[in-house]
Amino acid sequence: MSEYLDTCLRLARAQAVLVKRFDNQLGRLHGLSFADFVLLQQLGSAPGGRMRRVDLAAAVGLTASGVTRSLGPLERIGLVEREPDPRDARVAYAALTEAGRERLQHAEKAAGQLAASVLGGEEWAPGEVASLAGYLARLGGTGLPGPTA
Amino acid sequence: MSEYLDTCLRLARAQAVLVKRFDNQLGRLHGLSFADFVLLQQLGSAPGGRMRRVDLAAAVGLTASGVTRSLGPLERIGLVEREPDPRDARVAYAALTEAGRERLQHAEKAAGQLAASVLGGEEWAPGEVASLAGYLARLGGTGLPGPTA
DNA sequence: GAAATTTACTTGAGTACTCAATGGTTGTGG
DNA sequence: CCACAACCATTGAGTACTCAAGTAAATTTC
Repeated sequence: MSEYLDTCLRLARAQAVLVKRFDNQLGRLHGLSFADFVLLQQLGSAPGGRMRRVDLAAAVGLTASGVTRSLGPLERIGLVEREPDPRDARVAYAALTEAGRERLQHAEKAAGQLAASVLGGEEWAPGEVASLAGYLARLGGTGLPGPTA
Repeated sequence: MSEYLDTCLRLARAQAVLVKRFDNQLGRLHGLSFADFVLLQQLGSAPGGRMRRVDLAAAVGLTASGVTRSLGPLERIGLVEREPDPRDARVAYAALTEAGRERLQHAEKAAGQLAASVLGGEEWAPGEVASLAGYLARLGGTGLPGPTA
């Protein structure tokens, strides 16, 4: 039982360490937080670079309120824009702008490199990262947007 | 490269899912957040149930400011108390009170059960949880306080 | 066709931190 | 012995959310 709790604590702590590294790197190079990056990436993978805010919330694990709070700054700096639904006034879309697309591209490169530096070292035997990904999936960890693993 | 980033995203997401479950369970049963629990547990494992606040910060991965912010409410509800250092006025100790010890005991039981329900199911083959713990340690995930794994 | 219900989103208030600045204390070096 | 450096902790302000309440719109039910 103690092993399970230990593992949960490790997960929480490993995440904090990892997200801080992403925040630092993405913040310094691209003015984005990790959370910003996740949102932009989700939009970048959506058809036409756009999706309903309610769907975006579900996709990234935030509440609708959280999506409103998170998209506000991104809209202000022009990386995302809000589009109405032509038929349903309740619905709004979040759409990546051209500037957002470009920023995302650069951020993805930086994030990919950081991820590679974290998980691509010699201390990881072949298959271990895939195993880790599988375990995390089991715990509710969705990964890159797109066809599910 | 994409596999590495995918795994990082999974880690972030899995943690959010996990911590939310702990927050809900511990919050409902014991009026504690997961972060509260982590602090109390760290103190519970320290000699005499007490440690310097600067050391507590390091142990749980918070800044000194974060420890101040987090211990405030716990001090107010009497689970933790602040003690001065007899010789060094710069230093303050955080110490578990008797009420804190009791609350921690109950919370540990609940947390252990939740951890077991998350990681103790049939979908985890023998050794997989230990592997996961090892991978998380590699990523900076410290676990239960006490002798390092 | 209108009332009730559901859906989508925002907003006020709150939580859980970090950052930077600040102040007090102790230790070190000349 | 004093100036400077380092250590410890707090606080104001900020970030990144959630929760609950509220509003508007669409759908469902009778």
